[in-house]
Amino acid sequence: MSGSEVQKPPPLAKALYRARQGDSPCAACDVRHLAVCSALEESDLNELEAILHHTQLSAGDTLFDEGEPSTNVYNLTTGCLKLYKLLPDGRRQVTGFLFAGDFVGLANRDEYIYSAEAVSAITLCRFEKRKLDQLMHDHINFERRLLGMARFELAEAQDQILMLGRKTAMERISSFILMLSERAKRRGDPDNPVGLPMSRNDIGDYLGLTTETVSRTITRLRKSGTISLDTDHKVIINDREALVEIAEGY
Amino acid sequence: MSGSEVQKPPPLAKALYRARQGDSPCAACDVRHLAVCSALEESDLNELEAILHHTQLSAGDTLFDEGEPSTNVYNLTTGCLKLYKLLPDGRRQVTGFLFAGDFVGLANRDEYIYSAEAVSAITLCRFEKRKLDQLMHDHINFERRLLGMARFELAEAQDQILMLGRKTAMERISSFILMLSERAKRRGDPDNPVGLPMSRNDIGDYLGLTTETVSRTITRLRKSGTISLDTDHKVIINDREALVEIAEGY
DNA sequence: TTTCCCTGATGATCTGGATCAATGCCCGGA
DNA sequence: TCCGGGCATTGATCCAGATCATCAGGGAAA
Repeated sequence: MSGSEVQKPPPLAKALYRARQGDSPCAACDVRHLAVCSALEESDLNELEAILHHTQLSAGDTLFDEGEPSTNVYNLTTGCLKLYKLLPDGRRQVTGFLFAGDFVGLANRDEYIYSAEAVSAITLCRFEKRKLDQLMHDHINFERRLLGMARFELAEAQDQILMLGRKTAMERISSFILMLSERAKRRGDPDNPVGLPMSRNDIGDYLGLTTETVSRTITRLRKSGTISLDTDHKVIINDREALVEIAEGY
Repeated sequence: MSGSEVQKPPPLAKALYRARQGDSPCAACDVRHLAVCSALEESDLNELEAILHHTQLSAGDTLFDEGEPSTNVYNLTTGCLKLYKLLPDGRRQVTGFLFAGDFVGLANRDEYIYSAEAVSAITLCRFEKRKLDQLMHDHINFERRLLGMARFELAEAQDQILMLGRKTAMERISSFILMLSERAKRRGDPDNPVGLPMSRNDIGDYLGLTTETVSRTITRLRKSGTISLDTDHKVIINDREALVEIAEGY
């Protein structure tokens, strides 16, 4: 792991700039409205800041491995992180891709139940679980927010299960592109040329397919005109209606 | 739906019997220690009882359908219930089997995100979500219990995703039998001749396989001596070690 | 008792996606 | 500038599990 840990001042230039204006780092955070942190009043943010450490990792760095004691939870502030599980013979299942504002660690108990690796360069806020639990105890809204997030993730997991159990390769790829597009929109990023920061191999391990099948299927979508490939890992959705129809299984 | 709704007195003869002894129905409930209800002190159980309705359904009855407004949540007290999602062309994915003590409705928002159908005859406690939310608000422990359950289910969903994405038919069937065994044990039922109340078709739709593959794979496990089939939908695990090795993918 | 229906088991064949293999491209380091 | 390694694409072949088809058992109704 080559990621360095930066204390207090957040690595985001913009946040730093705003912080110098007089606001606290958390109050200036670009993704606070997306994250758990939105559960706290501005006046309570200093409590959060007191227990948080800013961290950054480069693409390919490991944040933690499945089976390690889960002493920390994280909030992703920039970049893309992947979560995955391995079978003894090396088969891999990527269980999720996380983006700015996403929370890491809801599902874990005493040990991490998956490994986490940076897809791109990322920045995160790290919390010691023990301290966050304490803070949560005093702020019931924080706990409620966490329950809301857990319920949301549970609903998303059901969709993922349907996809893996019953959808074809073409339906999976279409669903995947649409999901990335919708999530980008939700966090305020452009939803049409949609970023695909992860490799074909990562996509395959997320969708239960091989890289070859991912590649061939994307080619088919491209040749049919439904999507186009931009440079720099971006997909242009030319016909969203068609993509939705395919994804839903019509 | 042919299930009848019974007010107040629980349909369980045993619970009724105990209730007559002077305890409240909830205090006498066989599965309270497994259910959300364990979050409340005995002294607060009357608040729960005030908003709960006992319900029963026959095998094959529908509890609710995907897309309906989710006005109720439920706690299963006896029997087996399956949750499933459909694709437009009729492909079905069973996302979960629920047993005594399990809670129905954590993942739902305004609408049910899956349909629920009784696998065997079942009994449940029904709560109006609106009223339960109110009660929750006053009993922080209830909310904490729900968060704990959501986190647990999230972890289980990860396993299901790994299974659907990367395991072979043989590994899926083995994992499935072991899961049922472990859950039976957790709720205090015998874990070795393990009950398999659902049809081969339901199992297939849960594991992302066809009935034929389920049937053939179970036959292979039986012929290898790892398991035996008892009458009355029961499986005898002869070699748990072997089954675990297969399930884990060694 | 016979008939019907539903579920599960099993055989024969087919196919979507896996596997194996080769090539091209881009980027970074010498 | 050239070389090497990683990633994506594409082609050829294979196979696990799907699909199609048949049959056996067992319970319910007549």
